Amino acid sequence: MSFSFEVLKTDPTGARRGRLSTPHGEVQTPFFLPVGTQASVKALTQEALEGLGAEIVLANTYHLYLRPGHELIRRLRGLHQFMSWPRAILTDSGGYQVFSLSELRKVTDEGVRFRSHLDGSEHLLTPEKASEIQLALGSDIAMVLDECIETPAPREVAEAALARTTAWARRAREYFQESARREGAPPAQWQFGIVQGATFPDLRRKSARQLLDLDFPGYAVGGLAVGEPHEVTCAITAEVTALLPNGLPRYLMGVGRPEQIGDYVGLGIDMMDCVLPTRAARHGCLYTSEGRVLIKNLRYAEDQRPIDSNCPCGVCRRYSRAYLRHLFAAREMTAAILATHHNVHFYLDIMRRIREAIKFGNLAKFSSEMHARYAVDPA
RNA sequence: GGACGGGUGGGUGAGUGGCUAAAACCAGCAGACUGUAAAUCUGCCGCUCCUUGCGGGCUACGAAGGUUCGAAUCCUUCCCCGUCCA
Repeated sequence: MSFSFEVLKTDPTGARRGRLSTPHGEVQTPFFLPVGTQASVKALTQEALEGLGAEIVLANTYHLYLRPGHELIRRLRGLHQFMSWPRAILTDSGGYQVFSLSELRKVTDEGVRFRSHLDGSEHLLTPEKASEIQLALGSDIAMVLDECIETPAPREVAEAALARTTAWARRAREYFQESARREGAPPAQWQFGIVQGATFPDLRRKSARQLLDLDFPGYAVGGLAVGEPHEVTCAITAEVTALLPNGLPRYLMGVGRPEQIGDYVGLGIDMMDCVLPTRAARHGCLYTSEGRVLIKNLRYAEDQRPIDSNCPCGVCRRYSRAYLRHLFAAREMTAAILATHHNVHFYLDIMRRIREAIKFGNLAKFSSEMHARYAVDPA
């Protein structure tokens, strides 16, 4: 099976219901990628992920390059084999680490010089290197190296980062295509470009146009949801999706909260990833059909109800809030396992419901209901 | 019976005249988390009052007295606990 993307239906809002095919299976869009930075979605086994219905996960170039090393993974026949995950994998490029590890790196036109957060050693991540690593990992979708900056940013800073991101995208694209020519076969990987430009609509448009020239099979919107208000995230996303070809997948990177996801889909986004469900779970924040449950709170100490009475997940079918709260209080690792299981189920279920909503043309209603529920805490 | 050492806030445990409602850690309570340096981080944590302020009052470092302008800190007696000696 090779790569393809097909839009099956477009909703009046602009939301798209589609199908992405990869050599490691089909993925129904819009979809959410659980984040498994180090080739592991924290607290979940691959069996659990399969059971939850995850069709694709995200892993990280920077982290896997540092440890265990992309060459090691190449020798072990690639990331799918290494982590025993037969379904699709998208690898992020390390562009986000330019942002999040700002204390440990220096950005130049050549690339990003990182000091490893593991042992302090110095590493140069260039657009070519990030692409090479991802080819070695053998992910289904590779992201180009981009420069993700903090928001709000002065226009000059955003402009410079955008120029660099475009230049890097060009180099990454060339490296990728050259490598395909060398192999004499189309690479078993898709490479996506990433639109930058901070919160400046014209810069975002400029970025999108420049990347479109490079003929990527899919496009991401990066550098959003890094502190700006949700309305701004939406406005900028809309600005970009308006320019992207209908036939190509659109990926909004790093989002979002449960109640925001429908909004993004309504703007024509097909794929998203976010650490929120997994990280929040480990910290005791559980998402439910009624809103958030901070399970460590005293009020749940004797609550025999499941996390979410409307949730069919394995955790809700079997365990009580009181037990979950106890596990967190006792710092048992089962707390993280059960909480993550539930939250990932919840996110994947949101996506299932969104795909249904698009089918029946009531996504807008779904989204406004989600916002209403998450505006207040559950009883 | 004797000799030392020690008794501090829910716990462990700093503090040996004023900067101490008392370090730090733990426990407890609440909050944050958006392409994961996160099983992390932040705030509160004696009681009370209000004009919520680096605000006022009260109580507090085994007990009771005392010295001092001022005591968790010095003195006296007593009560406990530990170690050792008889």
